Amino acid sequence: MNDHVSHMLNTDSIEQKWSDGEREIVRATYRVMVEHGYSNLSISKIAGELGKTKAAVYYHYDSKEELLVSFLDFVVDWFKNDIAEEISESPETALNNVVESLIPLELDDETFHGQVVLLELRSQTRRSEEFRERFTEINDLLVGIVRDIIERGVEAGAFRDVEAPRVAEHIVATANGARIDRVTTDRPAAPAAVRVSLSSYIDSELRQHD
Amino acid sequence: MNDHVSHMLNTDSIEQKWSDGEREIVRATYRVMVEHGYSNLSISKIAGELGKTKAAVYYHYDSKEELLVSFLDFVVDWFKNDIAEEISESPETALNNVVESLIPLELDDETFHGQVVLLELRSQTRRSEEFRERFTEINDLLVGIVRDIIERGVEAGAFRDVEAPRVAEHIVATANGARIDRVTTDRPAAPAAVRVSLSSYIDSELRQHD
DNA sequence: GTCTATAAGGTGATAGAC
DNA sequence: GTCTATCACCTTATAGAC
Repeated sequence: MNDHVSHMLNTDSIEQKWSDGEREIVRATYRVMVEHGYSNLSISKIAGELGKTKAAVYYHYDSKEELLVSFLDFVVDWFKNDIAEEISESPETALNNVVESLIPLELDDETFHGQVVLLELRSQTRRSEEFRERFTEINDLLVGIVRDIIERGVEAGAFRDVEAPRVAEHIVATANGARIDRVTTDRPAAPAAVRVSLSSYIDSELRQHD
Repeated sequence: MNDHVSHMLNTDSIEQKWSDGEREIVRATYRVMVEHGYSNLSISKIAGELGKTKAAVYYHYDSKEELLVSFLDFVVDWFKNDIAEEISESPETALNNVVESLIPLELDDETFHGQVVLLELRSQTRRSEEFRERFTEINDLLVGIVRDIIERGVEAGAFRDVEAPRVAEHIVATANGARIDRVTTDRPAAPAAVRVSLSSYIDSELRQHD
């Protein structure tokens, strides 16, 4: 979660902008989650992180649930901006960049804890339809980016004429599996192994060999 | 979570067997989790499910944490029995069976909720080293099974001479990613797409073509 | 082994003053 | 917008009787 919540992809970025108060609360929420985990998140802790009281939080949000959905909206937006950076390159390097950023070789502590928090939230999908919608959107976005890169490569003649949607689902599923493995187990060699195997899969499946 | 906790793989199965009381509590814990989710699990609910009181639970376990770790030990044992069934077949069909059981085409409600519960627990890895150890063991087991199948196939000449550990990591990561996608999003077509792509990957990467 | 009763504390949320 | 004060509720966990 970084700081460039500056420009949006869509034009509807102006209407649904959040108020300063909401933005501060969501940022504080994220910091509390990184430190204590989602399951130990409370309105009191958020208020403490803000330097205000619980009632101040409840002025902006009617319930904890509403706050959490708002938090997920921030995540989706951040996601849109973050992965949009990759797609300007050529298909080959774009796909490479995506794989590298989805399965990084190392993770600093804060990113690590951020990933765990997102997994905790993802596991709360039974809580509400709104939760489910947000994570559906995130996965759709990710698969869409990869699919577009592949289709672009096929059109340009750089990739073989594969079924882009299927291969995209495969790549994203593999990356997600590797990412979750990393943050929930002590298997330090696993992510790199997956990345190597995934790269070689991409190479043999997509690259034009004469 | 089914009923055949009958025979164990290892010989140390006799010593660390659980008492009847513990077994009943863990089973009740599982039922409560399937119904209410891990994050709404409480000792009161477990006791209610048992038809006893909280104090009866605390007679068997000193803390909720200890109960949860014990629950995970049951999961690991169940896992050992469950996946051990696949490995008796020939390498080709064994690998096929593993993929099919890791990415099933349909899930009944209870299995679905059980998967979500396991994901919730997995996301609690920051809670303790003991949690982390259990999920490390589960992933190691899974990768080990797949690796063994591949190595067996390579020795028998059925598979090409690939790096079994790497390919095994790839397959398991993909399957895990697909499984988590399924239970946390509304993307009904995704699991089948991953399964098809994964199968074709296995076919082109492993199968001996002359 | 299981019970009742209780302690001590955190939780989400609200009312009303400023 | 933010505060204090409070509510009703649920939680983990223990003491002591049976």
